[in-house]
Amino acid sequence: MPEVPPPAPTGDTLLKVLSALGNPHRMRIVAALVERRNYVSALAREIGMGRPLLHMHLQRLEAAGLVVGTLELAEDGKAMKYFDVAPFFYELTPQVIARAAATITESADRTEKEDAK
Amino acid sequence: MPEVPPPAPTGDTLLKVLSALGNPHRMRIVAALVERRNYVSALAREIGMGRPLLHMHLQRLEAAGLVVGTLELAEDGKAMKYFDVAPFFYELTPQVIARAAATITESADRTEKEDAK
DNA sequence: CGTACCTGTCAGAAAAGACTGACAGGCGCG
DNA sequence: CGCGCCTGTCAGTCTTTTCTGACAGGTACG
Repeated sequence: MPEVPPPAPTGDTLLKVLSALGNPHRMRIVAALVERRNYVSALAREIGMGRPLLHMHLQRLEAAGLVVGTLELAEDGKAMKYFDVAPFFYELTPQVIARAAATITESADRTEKEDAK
Repeated sequence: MPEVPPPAPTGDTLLKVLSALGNPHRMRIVAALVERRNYVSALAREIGMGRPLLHMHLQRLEAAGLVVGTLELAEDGKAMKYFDVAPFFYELTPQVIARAAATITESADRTEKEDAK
């Protein structure tokens, strides 16, 4: 199969990824999931964190496309949400940043103020 | 000369880099400096940002080793601080994150509260 | 000597993010 | 049917960032 060209992520995407990974807890979460996939409650116990909090972090990671959550039914009928790490790959160089910065269409920038005049 | 082995940044370092880059303004700052080196005041005007604020962002970027500031004396004797982007390169994969997470010795974790008891 | 440009820092307000406890529901087992 | 374990969410707090205005210092020019 042919080579994959160097990825050029959008500013939006890259921003999400970087801010998601730029956090000790989230880094540990990813690390824990690399070892083995797990469901929310168990993972919370493993890394000593409240469920609501972990839920928020996982949500952030998933929004960045770094992990994937799947709701699976166990044999006994219990619904558990398993999380796996997504096979991501990003290169961080000044040029990549420059290109990404040019494509920041973000709404995070201006939270809808008025710039009339 | 020999090949450079895949870099394995410490959790501490990677954390700084990611949180530094995970910000729209800082991304644009890097992008602007890729185009051409510049000094603080001019850069502030260029991207429309207050000097104190820009100063803070540059400080953060420099702390992460992404840009380098040099205080230079202009011909007319004025002191101006020029900033250049540092030639950085980071690979972001689940494995890299996992390895980095293991080396988080951070003080960012607990901001030195009291856990005496 | 007042003006213009450069540098930096500090206190305090505003916004964003992280965190907690309580509550909702669902299913199976003794 | 109460208990245990699973899922999720919401309101409220607390901490961290982000941002602004004002200040202080320096050199050069008219």
